[in-house]
Amino acid sequence: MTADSDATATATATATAGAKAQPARMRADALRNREHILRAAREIFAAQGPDAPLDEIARRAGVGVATLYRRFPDRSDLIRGVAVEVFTALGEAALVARDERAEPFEALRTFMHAALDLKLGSVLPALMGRVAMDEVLDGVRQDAADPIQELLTQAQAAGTLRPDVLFGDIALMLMRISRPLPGEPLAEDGDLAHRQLEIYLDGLRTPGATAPRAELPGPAVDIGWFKRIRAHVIGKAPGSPPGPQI
Amino acid sequence: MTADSDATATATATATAGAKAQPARMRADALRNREHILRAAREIFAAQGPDAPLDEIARRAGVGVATLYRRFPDRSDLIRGVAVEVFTALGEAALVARDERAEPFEALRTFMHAALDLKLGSVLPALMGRVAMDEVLDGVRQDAADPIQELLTQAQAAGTLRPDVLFGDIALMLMRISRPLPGEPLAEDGDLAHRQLEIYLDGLRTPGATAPRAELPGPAVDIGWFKRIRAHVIGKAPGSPPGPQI
DNA sequence: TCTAAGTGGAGAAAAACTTTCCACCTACGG
DNA sequence: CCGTAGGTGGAAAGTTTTTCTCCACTTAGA
Repeated sequence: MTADSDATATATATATAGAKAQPARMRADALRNREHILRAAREIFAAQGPDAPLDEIARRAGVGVATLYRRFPDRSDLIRGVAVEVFTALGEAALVARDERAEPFEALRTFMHAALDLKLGSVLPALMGRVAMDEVLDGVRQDAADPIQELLTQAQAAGTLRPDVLFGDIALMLMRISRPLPGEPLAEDGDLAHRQLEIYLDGLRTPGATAPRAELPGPAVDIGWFKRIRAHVIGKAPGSPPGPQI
Repeated sequence: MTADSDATATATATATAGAKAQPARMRADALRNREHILRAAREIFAAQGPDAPLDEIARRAGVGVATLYRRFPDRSDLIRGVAVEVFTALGEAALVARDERAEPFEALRTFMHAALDLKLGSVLPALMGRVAMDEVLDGVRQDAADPIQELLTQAQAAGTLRPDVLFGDIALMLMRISRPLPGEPLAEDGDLAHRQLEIYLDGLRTPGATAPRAELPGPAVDIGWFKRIRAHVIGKAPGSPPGPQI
């Protein structure tokens, strides 16, 4: 949120993210609407994926479609806006958690619950394939990923987090778990996610002497994997996937 | 699969699930196509939700649209078909796991991995809101839920599964974790899900003496909750939700 | 070999979504 | 408190997606 509104409010003619430089200053109500749109877009994208009707986003934001189109001429402008907001908030949550909790594992727990509350994680995978990464977006992503990785490293150094847990085990699980269940929106959904996160967190703990555990199976998705996404995405148009489907 | 094809192959004029009683016997190739359609529908529904284009389902099944429409005149016929298949396979997986593993927690683990492989869980929540439960559907659901609950009960009796874990902690997590991540289909997705399931399973274990754990927070979603879904759904048309959205 | 059952794909009809336009508001500097 | 540049919602035209039917052709199975 913060970084995003800053970027707009102070926008001079810097030829950066928004592609269209806003004429110096926005009216207060317009700015407010912009926030509403971004929040709505985040929620709808999370639930329905990046092709969700813009119409619906406008409605949920409580504005007319025209307003949405004026602020974000393209769908990809909107997606980019959401992505920036999401990365920023994630990184901030990680920093806050670090400063707030002395024990590193507790910091990780705090962060993960916060990320869940923000319903942030689930938007990302849907969005990543749809926006070309550039310096700006890549920067905010880095700003998010680094403090999260730091959380992991510290907790592992303290011996409270399983040593074979990787960045992807945190990030991708957050994406899964913070995504609303499909179909009828479920009232219990949010709370249940927190409960299940608690169980997952217990699984992330360094095993005690009592219960011997097997090595974790499966692909090693570390922070480098996320960085590689960039290359993966850049060459690819918003169109349909190339290979055989699933 | 099994129960479903049985139901169709032997279909006399029993005025049951399919609503249209098939004329006694289907040609072998037609039956094969029907299976293909159901499998395709399951995958597409899982990935895209219950409003996915039927067109695409037909294409993935390798049949013409006409074939799909002949076999399942309505979208809801298709959904119901998938739901029956899914419930049946889930229940079977639970029974197999129970018979195959002596230690109850291992049986639970085996079951959960199997459910993941079948990519089953993720279809259900999407589908549940779209089909009116009747005796038939309710029956197969029961046939699935009961053996799963039994798995839990036994593992808890053996002391290896946390005593405060409920049906919903298993079922809803399976739904979350088996749902493909949105956006570009990810090659690692399946394996990663298994890896994360392993972590979750560790969290499900009865805690050792070393690491004291807090009570699980959040809503208690037990098997009764699932049974209540029926009432919840029945009064509701396939149309749009009534209340304020999310 | 015969035929009833089954099939695919073209394309009309319907639905969903995007995008523009314009008459009407309203924040905010003077 | 007033004028106005900046902002707004919603209707409707335009475009794309999706549904669903029809029919000439193929094939399982007796």
